Amino acid sequence: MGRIVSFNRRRDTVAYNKVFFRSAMIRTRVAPSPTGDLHIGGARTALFCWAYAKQKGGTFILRVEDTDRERSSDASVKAILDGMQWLGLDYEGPYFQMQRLERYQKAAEQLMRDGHAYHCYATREEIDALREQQRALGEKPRYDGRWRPENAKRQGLKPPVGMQPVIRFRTPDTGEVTFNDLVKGPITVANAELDDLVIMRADGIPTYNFGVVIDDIDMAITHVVRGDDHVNNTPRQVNIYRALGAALPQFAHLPMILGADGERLSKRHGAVSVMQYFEDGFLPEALLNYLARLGWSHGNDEKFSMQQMIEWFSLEKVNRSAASFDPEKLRWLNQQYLKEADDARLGTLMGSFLERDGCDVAKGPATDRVAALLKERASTVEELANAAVYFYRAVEPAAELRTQHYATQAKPALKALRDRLAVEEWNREAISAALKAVIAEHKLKMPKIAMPLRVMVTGGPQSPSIDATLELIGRDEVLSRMTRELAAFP
RNA sequence: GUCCCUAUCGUCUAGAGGCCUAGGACAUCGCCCUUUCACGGCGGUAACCGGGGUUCGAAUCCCCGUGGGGACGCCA
Repeated sequence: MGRIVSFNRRRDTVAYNKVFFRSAMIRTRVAPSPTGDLHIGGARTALFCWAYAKQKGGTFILRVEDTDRERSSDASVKAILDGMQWLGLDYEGPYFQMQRLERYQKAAEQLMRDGHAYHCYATREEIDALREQQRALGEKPRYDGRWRPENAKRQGLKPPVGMQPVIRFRTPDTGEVTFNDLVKGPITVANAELDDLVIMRADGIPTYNFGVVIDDIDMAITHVVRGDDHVNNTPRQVNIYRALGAALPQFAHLPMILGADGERLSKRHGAVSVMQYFEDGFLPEALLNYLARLGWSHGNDEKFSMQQMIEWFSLEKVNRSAASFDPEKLRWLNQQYLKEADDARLGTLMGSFLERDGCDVAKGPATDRVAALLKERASTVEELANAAVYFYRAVEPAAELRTQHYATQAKPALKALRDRLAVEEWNREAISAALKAVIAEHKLKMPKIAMPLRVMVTGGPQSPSIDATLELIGRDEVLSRMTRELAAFP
């Protein structure tokens, strides 16, 4: 897993450029801001970037964009790293923008020298008022360039004493920006639609659109793959690349992930944090597989490994429109992976859920055997654990279940069965044979005895095959539960 | 409001002008299997947003509408 390193610009840029020119190395990155957990959308972006880099033998980088000092937190950094680790997406880094402040300062100074940027002393209140006015007129709110050197001079604006200015990028007044998006095709925006954006705050911390460009240049990112909420930022960024005289990377904008209601995915749609899926008992390979199919496909393939995804992935096959997150389909996929998951692994996972639920797993049957028995009928590890409780703790049947299943005619048969089980060999075959012998003797159909027995020992009407269930619960427990419940018969 | 993007079953999608009587998956419904619940098997319902072009031929290309999403921050 990546360690935390600072990014030495001069040395590393040179190194990267060498590598770049030698082997046309593909370099992708994911750039989350540490203002919360790694969420579903971020994870999907990371997955696509990762798969693309892997396929090309390139490098996938994690860069933490922590320039929002108000909202960034170490806890979020950790949460993002945890999410990446759980998913198994390995990366170079992480790098942190806050460790590269000097570099942004230098780059901003260069833009100022070249006439591509200037100090702006407008107050927030002033700008807010301007925007409000423009909105009222039905115009697109934008900065009016009042502190552009020539405008300030013409209007006799003087820098207020003692005020630290922000630095704004001077967007070209005319012309347009066109870039060829690898998933959406050519996108053109007129510069007249753009305004002079702030690139450096008064305190010397860069804003997003600036930091991202400088870093992508320095880290020699060849493919900027990100959510399509950034499409509108791209022309601004392209202008900055040009002003810096830097080569453009390729851009690829992935469609958004929406909630079931077609609205942008948010907390009220349920789990949006990747780690929540861990907590809820999902397997990382299932989540990854599901995410892969959201906005991308390989023919009709639904279930595939990450190895296959790496082989198959292609930006051209990424869809152009937003997709809704469907928890039901994720559950189905998770079930598919659960069925073939290693029993020991599942047992361990299930065990931690059970322990949390107050069961002493060590005192019950081996968790891998229980998991093996139950895994076909669970969609998540949590469900698996819930279904396994009666192996580790006697569960009392609900009163309605007793009245429904405890028929008087079955009582003698169940007593006979109990006596038999007390002396039988203890394995599934012997238990099954005992069961069959008893129903034959008492002229009963299997369900007549299997159902009450199931309720007696498991506390519920559903379980795997009753012989296998009894075997794992163990003779002593089975006999004592039967004896206790026999007393509840009419 | 302005700009950008987008549009196939309820949902995820296949579809690169004739292979489309539009295929698969989830969900849903029915049947089978069965010792309950699942798993599994078989089958059904269900879609090319609308209107104009282009073409011998359009789900596929173009235009206009409409719907949806995004952006318009000293957030990222």
